[in-house]
Amino acid sequence: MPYPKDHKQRTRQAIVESACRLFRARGFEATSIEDIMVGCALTRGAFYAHFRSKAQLYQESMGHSAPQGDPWLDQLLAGPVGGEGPATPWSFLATDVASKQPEVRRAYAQALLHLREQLQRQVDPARDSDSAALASAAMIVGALAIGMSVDDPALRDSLADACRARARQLLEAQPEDRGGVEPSFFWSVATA
Amino acid sequence: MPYPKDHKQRTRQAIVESACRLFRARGFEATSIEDIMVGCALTRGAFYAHFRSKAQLYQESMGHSAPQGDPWLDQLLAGPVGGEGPATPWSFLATDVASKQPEVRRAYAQALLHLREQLQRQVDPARDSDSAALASAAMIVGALAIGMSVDDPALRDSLADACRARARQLLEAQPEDRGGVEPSFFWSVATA
DNA sequence: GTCTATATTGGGATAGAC
DNA sequence: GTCTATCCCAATATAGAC
Repeated sequence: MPYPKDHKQRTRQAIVESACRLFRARGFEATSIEDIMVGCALTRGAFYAHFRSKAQLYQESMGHSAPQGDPWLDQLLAGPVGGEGPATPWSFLATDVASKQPEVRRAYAQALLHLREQLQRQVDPARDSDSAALASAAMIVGALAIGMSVDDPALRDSLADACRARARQLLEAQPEDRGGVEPSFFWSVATA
Repeated sequence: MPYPKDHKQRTRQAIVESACRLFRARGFEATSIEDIMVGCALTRGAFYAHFRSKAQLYQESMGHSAPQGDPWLDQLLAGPVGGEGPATPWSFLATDVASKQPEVRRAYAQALLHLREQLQRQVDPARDSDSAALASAAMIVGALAIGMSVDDPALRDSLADACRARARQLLEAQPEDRGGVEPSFFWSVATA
């Protein structure tokens, strides 16, 4: 028995990580199984020992990159948009919300509902938290999508900075106490 | 000569309109030439009498749907997001910013730069107009993208309403004169 | 200019050796 | 479990009749 016990689990994990990288960078359609397997030094044939289909891998990759713990907001738009920051389900390309394959479309749609809920929890419930959550979700997804198409690094940084600031405004600033509000701890960490 | 003089121009136009409809609804990859031609009651074969490739048609469709005249902002997010409103280049799916085909990617990226410039012109230049323009561009693109994945019509309307209001806020409200500001004429028309 | 029929490519998925 | 080789289908693009 030439393989250690956990070998299959490790290669499976390697496939998922390679897939996350490529799905974020290119989206579902533009990423081939060949690409994914080359990305972890294997061949096409080996893929189906681990997954039934590319769509199944996509769902799993979304789940895998779900942020853990409370300060998940730190990760959103941290680092330059479209850059090498940690993967979150929403940084998977907006490309895939309209995929032909229902499994893919549903996986993305579900992640969006989840994002909305989490954002909603950050807003003062006394106010119009739903509106703020929806608008900031749209801004976050849009920023990640646009960021991919921008070649100029300076412009990408401007975009990230602008959206970070404005999303923060939407989520926490009240119409009344606007101005000198301390940035919430959600945004204060690791925004370099 | 069984065809009138302008026959070719008219069918070409019909192809572009069918393509606009489908590119908006499904994106570039998920739309086949077959689909496009069926949409204007023709067959695959006829396509290449008008266009060299699907990518070329995409570029042309983007240009075709560029809003004309000054009150272009009326059209943005007018009607329910993801609905049947008039086509603008940015309502083409964010899908396509990461297309494998460089022509497609560039066409979308260029439209985005254009959107940014137009938004920038709407903001008071004395303030941080660049930040507001970038953030609202991201929100608009994100809203259009998310809207596609939402099945619930009520939620789609909420999304559209929220983003309309917040984008308007970003574009015109000053930190000082916030509150009772009259909606600008850009947004006052045809927002039903 | 538009049709039907076909060549060709890319990529998802399978078969069988090792 | 992973490999190579192959099947298969969808979709772009072309050829030639009308």
